[in-house]
Amino acid sequence: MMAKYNPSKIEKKWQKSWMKSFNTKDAVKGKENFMLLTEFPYPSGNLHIGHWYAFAVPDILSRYLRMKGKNVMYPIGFDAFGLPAENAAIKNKVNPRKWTEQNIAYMTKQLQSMGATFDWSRKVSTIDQEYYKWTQWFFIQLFKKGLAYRAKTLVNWCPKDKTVLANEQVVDGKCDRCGTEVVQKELAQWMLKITDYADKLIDDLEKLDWPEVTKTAQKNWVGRSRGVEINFLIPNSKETIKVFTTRADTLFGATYLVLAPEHPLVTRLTNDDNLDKVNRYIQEATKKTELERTYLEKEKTGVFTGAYVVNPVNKEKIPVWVADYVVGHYGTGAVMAVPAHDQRDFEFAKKYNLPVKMVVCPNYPAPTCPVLEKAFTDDAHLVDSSEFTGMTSEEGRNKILEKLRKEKLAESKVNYKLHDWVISRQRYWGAPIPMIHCGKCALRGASGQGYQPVSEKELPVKLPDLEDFKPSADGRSPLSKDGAWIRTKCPKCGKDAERETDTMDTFVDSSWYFLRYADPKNKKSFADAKKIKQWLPVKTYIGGAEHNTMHLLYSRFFTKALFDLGLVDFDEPFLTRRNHGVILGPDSQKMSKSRGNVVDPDDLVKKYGADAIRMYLAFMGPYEQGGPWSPGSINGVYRFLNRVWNLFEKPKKSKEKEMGYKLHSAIKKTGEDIENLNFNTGVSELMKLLNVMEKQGSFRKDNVTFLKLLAPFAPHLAEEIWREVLKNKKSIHLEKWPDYDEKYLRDENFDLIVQVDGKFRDVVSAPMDISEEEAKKLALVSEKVKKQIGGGVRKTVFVKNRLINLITG
RNA sequence: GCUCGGGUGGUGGAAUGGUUUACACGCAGCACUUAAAAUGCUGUGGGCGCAAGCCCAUGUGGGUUCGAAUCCCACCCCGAGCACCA
Repeated sequence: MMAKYNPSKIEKKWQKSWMKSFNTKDAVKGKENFMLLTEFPYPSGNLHIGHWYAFAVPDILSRYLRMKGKNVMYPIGFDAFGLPAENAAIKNKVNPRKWTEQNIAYMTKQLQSMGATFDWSRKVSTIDQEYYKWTQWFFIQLFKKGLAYRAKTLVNWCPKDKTVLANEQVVDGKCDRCGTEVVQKELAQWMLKITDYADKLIDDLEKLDWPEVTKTAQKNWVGRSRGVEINFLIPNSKETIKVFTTRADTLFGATYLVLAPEHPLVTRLTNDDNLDKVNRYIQEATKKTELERTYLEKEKTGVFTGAYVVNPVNKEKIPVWVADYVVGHYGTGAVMAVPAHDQRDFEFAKKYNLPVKMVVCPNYPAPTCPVLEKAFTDDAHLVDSSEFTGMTSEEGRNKILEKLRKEKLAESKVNYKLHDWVISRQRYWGAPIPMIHCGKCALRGASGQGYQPVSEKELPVKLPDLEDFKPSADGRSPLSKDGAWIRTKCPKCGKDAERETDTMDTFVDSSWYFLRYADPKNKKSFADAKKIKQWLPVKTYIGGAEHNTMHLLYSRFFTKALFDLGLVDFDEPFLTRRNHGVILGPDSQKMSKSRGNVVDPDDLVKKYGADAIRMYLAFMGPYEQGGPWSPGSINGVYRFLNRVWNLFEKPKKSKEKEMGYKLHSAIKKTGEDIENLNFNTGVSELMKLLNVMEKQGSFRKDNVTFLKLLAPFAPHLAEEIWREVLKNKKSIHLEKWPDYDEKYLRDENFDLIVQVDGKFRDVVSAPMDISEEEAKKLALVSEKVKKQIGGGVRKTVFVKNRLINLITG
């Protein structure tokens, strides 16, 4: 036994001895299974302090749950395909597989230095053939069900990464990986039909214990909007222009109609006099990037087509304009413009001198409506609306729809902002999309535009080793360079055919990895049905808020699709979700090499040991908040651990009674704090307890209880003392979490707060459960209180075992 | 613009109707030391005061209450998400 706390000596030893201790059995009699999931890391090369926050802090919960008798699985894996690894590989001029595998090996070592209870026997890596085989298999199942399809659409293209991005990966018009401005490109791409699940993705949020921010983010992202689709009539034609509106009550106020520049009817409607002008406008508008059109452009522009359409409700003729403030890909790409009741239409009408007609009035039934300086967008009563005049907006919407529906001129309609998920990537480092294109079958009009899924027996479609795996600017995947790999036979007709050369978005890989943890080595299926039942859905999932509208949405979609395919028997993957914050540099800025504010966990391990880092990260503030790394504050935790060491090294026997109340309330509070992820107050509870034990001395029995409370936070130190000082044979991490005894939770005395006229004046010790009368007597003994009471006490307010308030006035 | 968080000492934070500032960091003083580090002890929101003590303070202004950091209303500021989505 060393006389001094020396973490670097003890930590390695126990990490070694724990090596296989946390490999989880699928079932343990009498124990409930509990999968505690954290987001598996990208093998970027080096662990940073944020990884410790993401993995070592939840490990406190993992260890605690085990002590509470649960069969806990705390799995780990690597999300190893994708751009970051590939770009790094290009930069370092090595093969991505070699690069990634080296990183995994190194990061595995680093992860082991946390002293976390990972089950390494279940390690999953998305680049393993036995893993991506099932990613491909899932794709084929989705394809068969009509949930994966190929289509030519306008997609987001990153010129720097030279690949397509999903909408979720475009932030403020820029690529979320490299920050390059994204351009629109028309390409044929594989998509997943996430829009089929739009309603469920919103409605099922209700049954989840998730942070409100995440739920709202997902609701906004899906963007459900209920309204009406109305047909405006084109004179002398059977065709109509459909518009979508949520405000059918303002239909009488429509004074013009606007088409998006992309709208298919634009050129046909435009009359010859205006054709040049309109064509020029369209050219200008479509040249702009999405960013310019939506974000920077505030001033609205547009041109008149010369055409008119008829408002179906009052047969009024209104002009048709083209303007790029209407977006082509939402609703019908056409809107009825009601300047009086929509701010955008109002601005446009003012600029081009179009009429503003007020049909919803806040003054109803007064005869005059206010003169508008901006659009009036609230609900009120309808005016100037024929038989609908006088109705509330709500009523008006219903009645107008009812009338037009009878004439087949309108129907109710729900629109979503959500788009289908584009999963094709024109990059090398991903799972190949397991499809084969056959020219012969295509000619015969076979399914999927001539694409056939690879026979399931032939999975995985292996990613070939390529000398030159760099992306090309023309939008063709690097895989297209490997002629031998591409050439294959059509699984349907047996003739020569070609493989799909795009790879899958890595978010497909990570949409199902948690399922694989249940049965990571299965060769016959993605996981055995029984094992899935034993472990899933995931009980608690802890990760970063940046995945709110990406990974978390995709995984929910995937799970719902698998549920409908009968592959799993639950339709939500994660029952409880908690977000963690971000650790910033000491300068409160995001950590980055260029800023030079990166905190290296390996250095910290050398200096303070893993226990101090874990505990400081837990202590620094609310877990969902994160915050700047404070290089000085970790000293406080390190000192605390030294004092724990000394508690056993140089015990100070208690001369007083044993620590009933203080100890038992700490057992209760610490446990509750861990369960609620309030790690910071959990740590402070232990600090308070140690302060008391040092001050008054303590019995060995109480010290041992304290050590068990500390074990999840500082596992190495607790183990060292438990085994080497207290000479126990088995690990402290197999011990039961101490029970608290209700009878100790009530102290004999409590601090009675005495207020006079609501102001705190004194605090006196009083026996538990005393009556109001007794409390008043006690209160009046205090000199401080007496001084404040001039003319006597008129009435008292008494809160049992807490306070008495004497009111004089 | 809309939606969701948040604003408490020199700092990180605690307290979600009842002692504001727990627990820590930092700082100051003292002890130990030739000295320093480490450690231990004491003090530490602001103002006035020799002191006892009194007054003030949880972004700002109002309200509810015996009592408000906490609940309600308005406003200011910071962060996050969505955004010409009709």
